[in-house]
Amino acid sequence: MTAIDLTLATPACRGCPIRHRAVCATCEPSELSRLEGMKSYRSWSAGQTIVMEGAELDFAASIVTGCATLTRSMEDGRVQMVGLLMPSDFIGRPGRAQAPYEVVAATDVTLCMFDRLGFERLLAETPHLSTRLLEMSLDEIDAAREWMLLLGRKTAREKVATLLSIILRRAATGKTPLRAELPITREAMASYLGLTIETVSRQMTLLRKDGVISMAGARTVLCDDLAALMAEAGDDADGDVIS
Amino acid sequence: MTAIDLTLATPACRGCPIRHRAVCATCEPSELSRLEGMKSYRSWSAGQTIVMEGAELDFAASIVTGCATLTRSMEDGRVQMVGLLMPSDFIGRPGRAQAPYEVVAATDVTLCMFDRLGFERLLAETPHLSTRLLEMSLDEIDAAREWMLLLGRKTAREKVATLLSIILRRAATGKTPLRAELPITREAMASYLGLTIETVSRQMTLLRKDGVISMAGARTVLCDDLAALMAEAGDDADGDVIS
DNA sequence: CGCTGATTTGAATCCTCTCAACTCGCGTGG
DNA sequence: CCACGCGAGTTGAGAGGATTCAAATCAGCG
Repeated sequence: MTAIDLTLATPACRGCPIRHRAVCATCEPSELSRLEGMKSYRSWSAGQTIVMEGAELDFAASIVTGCATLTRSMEDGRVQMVGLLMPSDFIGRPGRAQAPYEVVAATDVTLCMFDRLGFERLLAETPHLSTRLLEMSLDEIDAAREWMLLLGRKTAREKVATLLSIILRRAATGKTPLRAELPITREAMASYLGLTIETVSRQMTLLRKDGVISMAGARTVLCDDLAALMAEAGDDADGDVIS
Repeated sequence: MTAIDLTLATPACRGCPIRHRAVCATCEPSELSRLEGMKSYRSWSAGQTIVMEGAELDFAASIVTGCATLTRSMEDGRVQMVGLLMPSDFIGRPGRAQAPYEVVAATDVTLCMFDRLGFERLLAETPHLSTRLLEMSLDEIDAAREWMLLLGRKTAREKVATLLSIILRRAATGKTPLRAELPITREAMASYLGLTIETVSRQMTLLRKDGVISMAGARTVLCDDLAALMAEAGDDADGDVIS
């Protein structure tokens, strides 16, 4: 939680951990070298605000490492998470200078950043880039709609089970029991799920007592039977969109 | 509610009511003439299913007239609306053949349809088209996130007030009192808001008794004071995204 | 060791849902 | 003409799930 901004030496795209998943995934060497000239790395530590709600947004960026949250809030302080950004996810809205959401680093985060106008120009001239961004945006829409089903219709228990199954599947290594470090606090989980912290905590306790999951400390989840967890989540085991 | 499919004579793009708002908005005459050769109109009457959840989706389309709903459902029958499509909105997901949602005509609907593969080919060759689709997709993401805030954090009263204000603003003619015919049933309203029919009905009664709105029959809403309605909706009066 | 923030647990309240009955508008047919 | 059925919408009573407020416990760290 120390409030230190780091401007790192910016490494080459070759060897970048998100090279084949981010917005630049389908770029050719010549296109990549143009990006190379524009980009700069910057890091935030967990808890820091990257962009304030309503503030001017003069860059576009990809998440290289770490995890950030997108939230919208109401005047009286109620907050809803509307995006959970993981490595390779894109931040920014070509054609708009204002950020409609707050972006906060959930863990330590490193972004690969581009000047907004420069990026927009490049986007207009590089079909590989705009096609990829369209593809990512369509995935984002699917994910948002899945999320809407969760927020609108699932019970607290199903919500918590859904989030845990998402995190466990993303961290899956093939070994059982599945094991994952929760990248977010209970508060962020509650914000994701449209619940209160207390309800999240209670449901995790119940899932544990019912033998669906187990925990090693407050931040590490274990699960022997992902199918059972997904049944608790109210999803059919295969009907999930990978995003 | 009569179950009649109509295949209409397909009019020219020139003079199309959604010519300047749909995915084709920025196409030039030459591009338009290619679209012209591919398109065909088709109509559904209110209540009919246009695409079943999980079914093959072999077309892309724009809504020309009417209103359609996108819904996702759970195995036990719970249903959440995840999209409310109005004229100029786009249906289809380039690059994917399966429909993850059910599409139903809320009112009588006419679509301007394209063969999916032909449309994808055209999309790849026509930057005007893909840029416009990207723009529309980004708007869609913003709308979905606004909707997530509603589903996750708003009270029943705020939810209903929000939906009514959206409908009234869309139908606005400048004259007061604002007046709009509700294009959807109470059931669809409930599905949109993540509530039950009964709760929607009760909240509308309360808003009426509190003088925020009035009604002419069950399907026509009137409102003298949009600012008051939007205050009930929990939004700041100007912080809304136009989509 | 003791502080601070994060998490868990408890008790009471409140909001929304469930189940049920009732009203309304409308077209059908005796 | 009116009874009838039907679907949409409204209203009521009671139950239940999530929240609120409060206190206790835990974990990490100087």
